[in-house]
Amino acid sequence: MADHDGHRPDLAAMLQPLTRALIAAELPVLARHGISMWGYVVLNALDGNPAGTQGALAQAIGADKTRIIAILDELQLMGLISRERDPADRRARLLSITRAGRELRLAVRAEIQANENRVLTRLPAADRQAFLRAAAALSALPAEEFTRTA
Amino acid sequence: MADHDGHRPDLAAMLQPLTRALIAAELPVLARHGISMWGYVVLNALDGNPAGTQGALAQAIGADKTRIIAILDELQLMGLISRERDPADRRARLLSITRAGRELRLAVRAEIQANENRVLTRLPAADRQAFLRAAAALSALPAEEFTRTA
DNA sequence: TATTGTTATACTCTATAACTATA
DNA sequence: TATAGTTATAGAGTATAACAATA
Repeated sequence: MADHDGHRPDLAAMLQPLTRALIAAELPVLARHGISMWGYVVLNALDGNPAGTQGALAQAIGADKTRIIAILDELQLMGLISRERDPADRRARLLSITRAGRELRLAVRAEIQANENRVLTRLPAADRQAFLRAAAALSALPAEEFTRTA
Repeated sequence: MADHDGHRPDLAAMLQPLTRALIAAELPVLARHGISMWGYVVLNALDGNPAGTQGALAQAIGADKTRIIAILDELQLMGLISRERDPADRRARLLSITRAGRELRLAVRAEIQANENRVLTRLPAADRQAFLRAAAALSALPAEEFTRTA
């Protein structure tokens, strides 16, 4: 959407409030299921990628290794993940999602995406598909791609 | 981009790292021009909307009124905004962008959007246009639209 | 000596509450 | 008494540094 002078708002300036609003919409869903946002992020990262270490998980979700510890404590206590010492390296702890964790993840995702899809109906169908494609493509780019010229 | 089970990642989960990367790419540009990110946000809000009060500005950019004070102090000291007492209500202070402020804003915006456009070339041209259209349309929605069913 | 995970500490950002000057 | 702006305080979230166990 062009400015009066033919320019557009910065992409970041458009996406930041949008992302904030989407996250705000997730919070009631997550609260209803008794899980935190970071807990949900961890379940998403572990589903399909079991038996990684805590360090690998932290890196995968872009979090500090110290930040995920309390989250893992909680998920383990709720029976949503397993966290076993690696017999081959007794310093490490291998993480995987449990059946209950997977079920919770899928239930939460269904609700979140139902709401997202409702919002997306505000877009023409063609733009909706292109938007999702573009978001996936851009979010898959490595961080260096964004700071090439800076 | 569909999952192995036919599902997609949450929209918020895709947009958050993308937005973070775009903001990270802005920081060196802003630093080179000696301005903070919030300072740039304020200049963007004031350009074309002069003579508003601080409260109105805070609301417009979704910030607390206490949060913008230090930013306005800095912008005023740099000569990028003017901040005059309202003769009709001497409690209020009327804000407007100066010529220098407008020039700085445009210079920063040109650099930021040049980088954004470079990143966007990773998308097919049709998707690129649709993505910008969709981002503008969704970011223009009122916050209530996102939490209808929650 | 290096590494995994943990705990303790400090820092940044933001929100809340209390204050002033005008109305 | 209510409001615009300011200042001071407190809270949440995150990062940094120090530590224990194992390699």
